[in-house]
Amino acid sequence: MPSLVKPASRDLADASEESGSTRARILRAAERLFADHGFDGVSMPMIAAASGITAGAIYKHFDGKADLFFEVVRRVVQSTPTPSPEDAPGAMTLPRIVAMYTSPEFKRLRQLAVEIHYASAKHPKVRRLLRRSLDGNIAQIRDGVAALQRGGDLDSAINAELLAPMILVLIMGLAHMDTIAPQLVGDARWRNFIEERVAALMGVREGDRQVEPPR
Amino acid sequence: MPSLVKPASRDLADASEESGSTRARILRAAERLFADHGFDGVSMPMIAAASGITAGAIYKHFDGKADLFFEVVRRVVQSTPTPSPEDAPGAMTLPRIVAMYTSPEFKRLRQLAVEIHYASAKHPKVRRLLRRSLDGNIAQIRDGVAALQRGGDLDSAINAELLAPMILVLIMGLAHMDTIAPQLVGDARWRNFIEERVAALMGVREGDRQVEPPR
Amino acid sequence: MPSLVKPASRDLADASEESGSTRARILRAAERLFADHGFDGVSMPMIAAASGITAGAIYKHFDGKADLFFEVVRRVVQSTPTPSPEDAPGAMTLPRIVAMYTSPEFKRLRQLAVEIHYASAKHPKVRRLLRRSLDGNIAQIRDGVAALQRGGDLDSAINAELLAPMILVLIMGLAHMDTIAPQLVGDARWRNFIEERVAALMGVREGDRQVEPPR
Amino acid sequence: MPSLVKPASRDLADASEESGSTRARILRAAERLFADHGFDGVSMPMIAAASGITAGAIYKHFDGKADLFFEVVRRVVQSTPTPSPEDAPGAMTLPRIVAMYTSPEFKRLRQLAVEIHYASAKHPKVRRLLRRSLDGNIAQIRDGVAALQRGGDLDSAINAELLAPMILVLIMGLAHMDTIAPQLVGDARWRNFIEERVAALMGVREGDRQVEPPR
DNA sequence: AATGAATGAGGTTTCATTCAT
DNA sequence: AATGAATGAAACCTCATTCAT
Repeated sequence: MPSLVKPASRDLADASEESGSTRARILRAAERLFADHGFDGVSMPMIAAASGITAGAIYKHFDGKADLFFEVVRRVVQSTPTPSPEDAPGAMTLPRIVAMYTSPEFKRLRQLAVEIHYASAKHPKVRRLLRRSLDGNIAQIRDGVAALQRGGDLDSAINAELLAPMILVLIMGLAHMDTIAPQLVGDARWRNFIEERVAALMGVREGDRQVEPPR
Repeated sequence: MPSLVKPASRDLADASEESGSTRARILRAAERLFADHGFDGVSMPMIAAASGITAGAIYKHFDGKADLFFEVVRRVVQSTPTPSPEDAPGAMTLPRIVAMYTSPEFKRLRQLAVEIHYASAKHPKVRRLLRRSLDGNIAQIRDGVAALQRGGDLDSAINAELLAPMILVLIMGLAHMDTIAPQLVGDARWRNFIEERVAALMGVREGDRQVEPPR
Repeated sequence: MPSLVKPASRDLADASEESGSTRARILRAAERLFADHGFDGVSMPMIAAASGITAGAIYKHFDGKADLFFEVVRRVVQSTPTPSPEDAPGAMTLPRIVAMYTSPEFKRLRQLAVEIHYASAKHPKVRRLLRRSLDGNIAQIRDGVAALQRGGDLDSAINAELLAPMILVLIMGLAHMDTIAPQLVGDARWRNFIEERVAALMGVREGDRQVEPPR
Repeated sequence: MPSLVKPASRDLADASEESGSTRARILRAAERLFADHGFDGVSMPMIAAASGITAGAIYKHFDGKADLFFEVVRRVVQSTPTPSPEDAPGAMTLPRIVAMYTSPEFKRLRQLAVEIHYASAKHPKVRRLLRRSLDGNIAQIRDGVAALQRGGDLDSAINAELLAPMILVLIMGLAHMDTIAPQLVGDARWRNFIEERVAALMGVREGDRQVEPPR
């Protein structure tokens, strides 16, 4: 699951598939293809062609298709920097992060999130990795929420232990946004609405729910 | 999209795969297999074996694998009775429906929901069907919410036009519950929490958020 | 080989596939389909559909696909009335018959001729039937030519024993006319040319080569 | 259509199927099998077995069965050296070429000619290729005949435009020789007869029809 | 590090044929 | 006489993977 809490800030601009080490080119091509077509929709020859090499050569770098997919997943998951607590985490930080998932730039991330959840049903390795990542995200959200509750920024009556998975559930739901409501992708009103409603969900007090103005 | 708003009440208990017409047996086996392994994870011989026939025989009943999947999807979608407005729709009806998706009995439904969304990325026919179903669900939720707002049961300040897709997003997120937080499936506290928080999301006034007591 | 020497005069007009006994309907549909698509290009379900019945029913009337094809062939071959000698067989009779094969109405016959030759390479039963038919045609032509030679209508220096198969070879070549020179099908000049040149081939004396005027 | 005018002089003796590149072995096996059993009578596994590889491997060299067939056809067609006009083309050149088609060595060619005509009815690609080849052959014969007519070697009263397709028709008829009169394959009298009669057909003046003595 | 040929398994699908009804 | 369900074999083709070069 890529970057469920805070998306990677990797620079995607450099990702021209013709540059870099062969291994990097393979990973880049595979990430794009897996996101677009899914694990079963991609063949080794497809990845090879997109990487400018032949299928056999991939096996010099990865142990097989599953291993390559796993590596793509691992990188996407790990490239999620944990939102550091020093970031002056106000009550609106998490709502804002959730709302970011509605933006057009996160399409790739949304696709991969679905893809990884899907694959986790079939590949134990992926499942274990995803499990670890999810547990980390949940713990992190739970602790953050608890701290804000102690500080009086959030309604203490809300069970932080259950709120955390609910936030992840919502984020995962947003990963299906392109299917459920494609016309809302990138819509500023929608983004603000999500931000504001997540705030309500979390128990941010009415007056503090100031939302970023639309660009 | 199976029963995103209100799940089908089909009796799943009779589904012994050895009884009924061949066509019904195929559909039953296919529904289970597609839910468990996904479209690409299931082969015609697998379905045939589970139906007690040979692969070729399936083609007497369906035009191909895609057609069979489509039919499975169509049946699941259509078996979703739209929650009739006469059901005395109080402000807590929708939160309760959403919360139902956390129950163990809905595992099949959660799986198929993910599967259909996934397939819709690849099969235009499935996409169109899903689109229609989603649009119907959105309109229905939106109208229900608007009615309740007019009746003073919901906070009128919340944009019903945007709330509707958000509810669907949340339901779709719950379809991934078995992955995100498997230990919460069937947990009464979790179910009540979802119900209560969805109510908050929708703007149900504080005092009305009486949640069903856990069984 | 259908009607190599003189085409059948069967009335093709009544051949609406909806009328007649089932057996007749099957044969009619099969004859058309085999001519159009070849033995391997036709399936039992195709023939059944064109006959208004189901595939299984064909087996009540024929022992199998090969048997049905064989029967189609047999009928076409046998429906070739041997050009009776009493038909006042002048020197130009045979050239005229050969030239008939260029007409549009004989397309079906040309197709089936090719089809049968083709099938005879694979099905011994067809081969034997064709063999018998060909030997009959050759003998008949040979005898007719010899008679005309004795009567002084044809050049006696030409070996009738070899001329006969050559005529059949030419007719078989004309069966490929639609491929070799489709624009000449039905062309009166071409038809007359064939008639005139076959006459030359057979040794009809110059002055007797009066050709029918084009319609 | 292979070598309708003048057959290829490729050395067929080297065609042991165990030697040469894989691609060449496949082509050799396919040429033989297609000639013997026809397009539909040959399966990829058959060709693979005859080539000493597995069916899947063929797809590394050809895009599919149709493509392989097409390539076989293309090679046979192109290996037909057009009879160069510098060959001192006397009036008897064409009759001699036609007569060559009666020889036992041309069995493969006769088979493939039939096979290609047959396949052209079903495969547009083959049809186009054949069309081009036939048009070339017709033009070439027509021009050769016209030249000889101008030189006084052939009867100018005969329509060269129609004679050319008739020659091709005759050659195509000879492709069926093995069926029509198998006992004549390789028969010197038959060969001379064909040569002499084609000469008559073309209008070679009586005295010039000197036929090669039988070997 | 990479190629390209090859394998072997597996996929979907079609088909001739059989048989109970 | 006909149906319709079913079989079992075979078809074409794709794929992940291996390996000699």
